[in-house]
Amino acid sequence: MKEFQAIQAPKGVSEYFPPRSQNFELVRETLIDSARISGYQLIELPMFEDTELFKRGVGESTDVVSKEMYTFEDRGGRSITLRPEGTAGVMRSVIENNLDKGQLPVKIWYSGAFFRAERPQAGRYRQFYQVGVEAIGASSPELDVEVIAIADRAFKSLGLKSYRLEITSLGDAASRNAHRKDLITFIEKMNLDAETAARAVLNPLRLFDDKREEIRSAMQNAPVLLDYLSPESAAEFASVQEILGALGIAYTVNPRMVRGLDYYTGTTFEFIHEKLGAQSGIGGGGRYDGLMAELGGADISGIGFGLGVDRVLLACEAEGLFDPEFAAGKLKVYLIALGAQSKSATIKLLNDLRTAGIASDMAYGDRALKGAMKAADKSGAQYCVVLGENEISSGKFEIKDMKTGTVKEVTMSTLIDFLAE
RNA sequence: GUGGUCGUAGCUCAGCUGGUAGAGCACUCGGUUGUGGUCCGAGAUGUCGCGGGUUCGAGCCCCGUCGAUCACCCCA
Repeated sequence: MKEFQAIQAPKGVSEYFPPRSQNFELVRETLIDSARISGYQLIELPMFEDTELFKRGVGESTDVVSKEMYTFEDRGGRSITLRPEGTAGVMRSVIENNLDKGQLPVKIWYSGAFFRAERPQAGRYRQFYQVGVEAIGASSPELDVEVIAIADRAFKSLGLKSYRLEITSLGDAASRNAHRKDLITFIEKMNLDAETAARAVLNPLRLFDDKREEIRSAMQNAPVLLDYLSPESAAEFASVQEILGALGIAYTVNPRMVRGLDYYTGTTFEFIHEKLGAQSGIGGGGRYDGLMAELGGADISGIGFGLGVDRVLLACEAEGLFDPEFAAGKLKVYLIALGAQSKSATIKLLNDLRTAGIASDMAYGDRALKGAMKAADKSGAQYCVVLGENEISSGKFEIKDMKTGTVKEVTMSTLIDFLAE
């Protein structure tokens, strides 16, 4: 007879708990800060949407929509999908709430969980976290670069080094159509296996990304989209590169870059980290000219990106960027009550410290002093105060610096000032 | 979704050709009166992922299943 069956987390979900959650939080906040200081504001959206939104917005031919969505029927018989990416939902909300009727561009950021039913792998989860930005309603190379710079600045301020930025341009519709025609003609002569041929029909650009050497070398001579750009598109792309150069943001042009979502046009980019194995993309994005109109909004352009928080965290770990003390916690002071009589005064002091904004904690239960000191040590607190009857009655404490071991005498009235310094 | 590898204490792992489990770290307590991080001593801890099967007997063999991992597909 079985007493219980332990319940496991669903397949492929990542969880962040202490101490690593501290690093996760740092990564996410750093990514968000970079957007905030560039004038972007929060948009908080539902995690599930009408399935139709993604079919129309992301594109039915994409892998994401055709085989990776968590779709279910709700109690009203509506088809609902857990969001697999962020941009479509943002566009929906912008249109629905008339955000595009005010001053443009609308600049917003978001952060949260996304869902794709793929086979899990390191850095690829079924529930994953992204920080994204969208700048909607203006089309200019400066804005393209601003968005790229937000990501680049965030990575740099985390201390990341082993990553590179790849950019390309998908041009306007006329450029893409001309190229597509020639590319298909080229591919039809390639004598592909059935599976690969089927993939080529869905999106011929995919073949540029194939990992097999024979396909790679065959594709060396395939026509690339950059050679088909209209004069306007080419000029825009040149301008993007010029501004990137002026800002000192290193990049390489990769004419064979492939993006997985149908809505991209014009400038597109990808950040790739070199120490992450197969799932090396830590962020990517691009311009989307037709998306707003496709979803029933005004015919205005936008640009945005999604950064993978899980992957950026892995990248930071691969580069050994985290200070162990940071992960340990951020307590300023740790209190130890000695004896039952001291407890209530200690609790009161702890509460006062917290109210004063000083991160503090105390030893719970009735641990021996030695055990309590150990707990103080492990908490990572900067200081420790032991409160016994003497301290409570005299109002004078010894505050100990846990790093140096030095002790200093303070009084009840000067303690908060001392710690708030 | 396809293929390879793996799944033993909280963590990292050991466990020889099948005979009912061990180490290090961590944890708890102690090393005489109220001060941690080092050192010494003692102690607790395991549905051997789960379910079947083969066997007198399985952590070790077989099947299934769940999960992880690596690669493919694809992507953050």
